[in-house]
Order: sequence, then structure tokens, then C-alpha cells
Amino acid sequence: MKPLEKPRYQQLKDMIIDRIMSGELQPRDRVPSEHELVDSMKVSRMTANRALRELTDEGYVDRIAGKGTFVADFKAASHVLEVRNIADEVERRGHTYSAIVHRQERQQADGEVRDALQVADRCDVFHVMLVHQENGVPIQLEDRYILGVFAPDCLDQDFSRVTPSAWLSGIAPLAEAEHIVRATMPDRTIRDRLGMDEQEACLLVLRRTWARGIPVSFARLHHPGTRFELTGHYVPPGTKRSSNVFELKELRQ
Amino acid sequence: MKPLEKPRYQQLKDMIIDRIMSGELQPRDRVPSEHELVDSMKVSRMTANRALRELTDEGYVDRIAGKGTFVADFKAASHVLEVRNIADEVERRGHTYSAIVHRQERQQADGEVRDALQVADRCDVFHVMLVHQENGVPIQLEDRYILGVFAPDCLDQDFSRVTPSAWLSGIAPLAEAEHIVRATMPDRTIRDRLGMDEQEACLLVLRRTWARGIPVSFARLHHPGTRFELTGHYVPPGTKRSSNVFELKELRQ
DNA sequence: TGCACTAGCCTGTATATACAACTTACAGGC
DNA sequence: GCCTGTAAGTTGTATATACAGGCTAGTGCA
Repeated sequence: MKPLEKPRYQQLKDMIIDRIMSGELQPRDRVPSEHELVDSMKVSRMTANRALRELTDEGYVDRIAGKGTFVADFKAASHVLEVRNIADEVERRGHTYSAIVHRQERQQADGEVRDALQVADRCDVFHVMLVHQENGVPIQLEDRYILGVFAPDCLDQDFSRVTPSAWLSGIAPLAEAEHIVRATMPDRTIRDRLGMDEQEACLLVLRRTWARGIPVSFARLHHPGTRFELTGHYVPPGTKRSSNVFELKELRQ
Repeated sequence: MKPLEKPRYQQLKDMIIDRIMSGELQPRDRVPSEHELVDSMKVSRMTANRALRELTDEGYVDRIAGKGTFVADFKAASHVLEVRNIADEVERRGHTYSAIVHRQERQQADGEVRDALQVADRCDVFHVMLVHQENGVPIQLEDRYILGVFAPDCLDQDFSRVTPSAWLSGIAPLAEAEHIVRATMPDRTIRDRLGMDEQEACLLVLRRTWARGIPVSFARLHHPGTRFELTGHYVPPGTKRSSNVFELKELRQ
């Protein structure tokens, strides 16, 4: 006989996570205070405190003594997804970010895209291809597919202003991500668009993200091997927020 | 006026982490029980419980109801360091792991190695170079430098049986790690040792690890780009252990 | 009008207590 | 000898209570 019901603090956590994931609670919205949870859920304050404290540790909410508890920003939470927004990275270095959109169209999924998004053949998807630039120099070719039903107004977006990644983060919290990093030799199209040399390797990142339990986006991110690298720094948990972020960095030249 | 002293549960955590990092408490050793902490540290059981529970969440200790609290295995903790032991990876796939040691010698640090380990010029280091193989096929060229004072008996080790990474994990818990991932074109030596084609890109991982607050090891890990990739999967915290492990995987061919 | 103070709410921490469930060791009975 | 029951120690959870400190709005005084 397993415990027929979960611990009460876990029930509280699940209830609040559900309300965030379903969209009922939006970023910066106020979450019920400990005292309100005591009244409405018939638990002690220490139990409510534990639930909210663990949600804080896990990045779902932020707490401010004297004010209350608030749903964390999707964008901040997405930092946990290891690969930061490339536009933010460029600007954090004090450089100028720009993007050129090569494609933005509706397609039907097949082959690798269909498999990656786990959808039926010929399912409706959007295809976006753009080149990200730092001070006018190409640094990433993004080749992205987005699930049609997840983002119906994809064709109306101006991705030269807001990156697809940032835009997707704003629709729903990205709960899960998968990355595959490879070293490849780029084909002629990619090499030309990134302004790469003949004998230059390409750092390829395949990225899938999930929202509400289903895969919503699949992207191929190509980077010039001599100009960029992926760095990750792990520090033990307990010291501030346990940071485990991968980011793109300019190679010292 | 800031709080002149940290919260008591944090003091407990720091005390126990110190005893683990200093080597006083070894892996699988028993950690004082909640009741013992109540007596010796003059705190309530709930405070001791919180300290030990958070140390569990952070991977420092494991708790077993009815038995006690024990220092977590270094090896298990090192999984959190994102790049798993390559020998374990190979065996997990049901394949045969082997290694060929090309170098194992004492050197004096200079240039990139000196900078990476943050030591004085001509400081004593060990240099190990070996090729890891899966079913006899080379999959990684490891070029590693280890701080001399950290591992005095490095030359006595048989790295064809225990990988340097696993051996280092056994000396002291690796508390911090940095990874840099690049795509490069390998030079002739590396290409030959990995059995790579003329036009094949190389996935290069630069890895630094810290123990007891100081950098103890710096490694260059070269992989054939057409045969291997680095994968990472992020799932939200709160579901089991929040997993954020990068691992090397064989490319489907 | 403008300022200072206070009351009320919120989070952060700490304690004392209680019960349940699990593990181990040991004593007692068969 | 073997099995069973029990007692002690351990973690897991839950409650009630208390005090400190941050934040905000509103009251009241100058």
C-alpha cells in the first residue's frame, strides 16, 4: 500500500504549479499568501510556508518579505533552460544586435521535423529562418520550426525585433528543453549566410522545447566554429541560485 | 544593520558541508542525526530537519527513513557536474570500454595550462594523455593537466582501468566545474589518434574542475564530429531530481 | 498640503510537540 | 535453531505558536 495521497505541502505545490502552467496565474501575478492558504486549504502556516519556499527554490515564484509571493517571470525562468536568448547575450556584451529574417512561412511537417515535434505527417507548422548578427557580423543561423496550434499568429511577428525564442517564452512557460551539440562541416548555403571560411567547422545546436507537456518548437542553430563557443559553469546548489546556464560567447581573438 | 549572523539552519548546513569538503566526513559516512544535532547544536528538531532536508535536495547527503543520513557518493554527486564519466556512458550502452594511455608524466605549468589552473609559472603539474575507445573505436582524446599538490600519486595510477575523471572524483568532491564547447578542425596528431577523416570537424570540450575552492584539473577533450554529440535534457525541478546532465552519445549512423 | 507615525499584512525564522512509517537489534517463546 | 514481537532510534510530515523585520496604506497632526 503506497501512501494513498501525497503530502499536503506537495498537494499545495502541485495546485499552484497547475494554475501557473494552465495560464490562470500569469507572470507577476500574486500567489495566495501563506495566511490565505491556511484558510482556504485548511493547512497550518508552516505547511503553506514549506510549499511556497520550495516553489521559490525551484524558480516558479518569487517572494518578497512584506509584500507577498508572485509568479516568476517566464523570461527569468527560461534562463534555467541553459541557453540564453542570443540578443540578450549580445547586448550584455555592450554590442549591437541585429537580425535578418530569410524565411517566415507556413509548412507541413515531415521527416526530421515531424519526428522532433512528435506530430502526425503533414501537420501544420511554421518555419522561420533568420541570421543573428553582432555588430553586423553573422553569429548564428537559426532554422526553427514551431507547432502551428501553439502559436497561430506566428506569421504576424517581426522576428528582426523580438527573437523567436523570446517570443515563445512569452506565450507560455517553457517547461522542458533538450539540446544536442554537434561539430559539423556546414554546407554551402550555411557557410555563405554565416560568412564562414572554406575550412571552418560549424558548431550546431539542435534544440527542442516543451510547453504544457508537448514539444512546441524545434530549432537548428548553426554557429561559426572559429568565432563562437558554448560555455557552461556549474556551481554547487545552495550558493545563491544554483547556476547551470550555457551561453554563447565570443571567442577571444 | 544586516543580520549579524546567518540563520541557524544555514549555520548547520555550512558546518556539515565544511566537514564533507575537508574530508572529515567521507562518502557513505553517517551524518549526525536530527536528534544528535538537537542535543549538540542546541536547536529544535525542525531546524535540524530543515538543514538536512536542504542538504538532501542539494545532493550533499542521502537520507533513509529508519536508518539515518549519510554523505552522498562523490561519484553520484559528480553526475551533477553535467558531463558523465565516459567509461560509464560506454558501458551503459552495453558496449566495451577501453583506453590507451599515451602520456603520464610530471611537467611544469606554463601558458594556457598555467592560466587555467591559476597557478604560478613553472608550478608542478601532471600531464596525462589518453584515448578512450568504445568497442575498440576511438571516441575521445583526453589531454589533461592535474595540479601536483592535489594528487601527488598521479604517476602510480593505471588510467587504462580507471579514468582520470573518476579517479579525481574519489580524492575529493568536485565542487565546481566549467565547460567550454567548441567546433574546431583538428591538427594532424589529433586526427590520427582519433582515426578521423580529412574533412571531419572536431567537437572540443575544455573542462576545468574545482575542489576545496581551487582549480585542480584542466582537460581538453577532443571528439570526432561525425561520430559523437553532446546531449542535454532539462526537466523542471521538483520532478524527481532536477536533471541537467550533459552526456556524450553515439550518433545514429 | 505635507509629513510622521502606526496598524495591519506579509515573509523569514525558530521552537515545541505529535503521530506515522521504516529499520535494526534484541528478548522471548516455540 | 528459528520465528515473532517489541523497543529504540531514525526520518517524514503536520500543527500551533511566537517573534523579528519588511512593506504599504491610512490616520492624524503640524
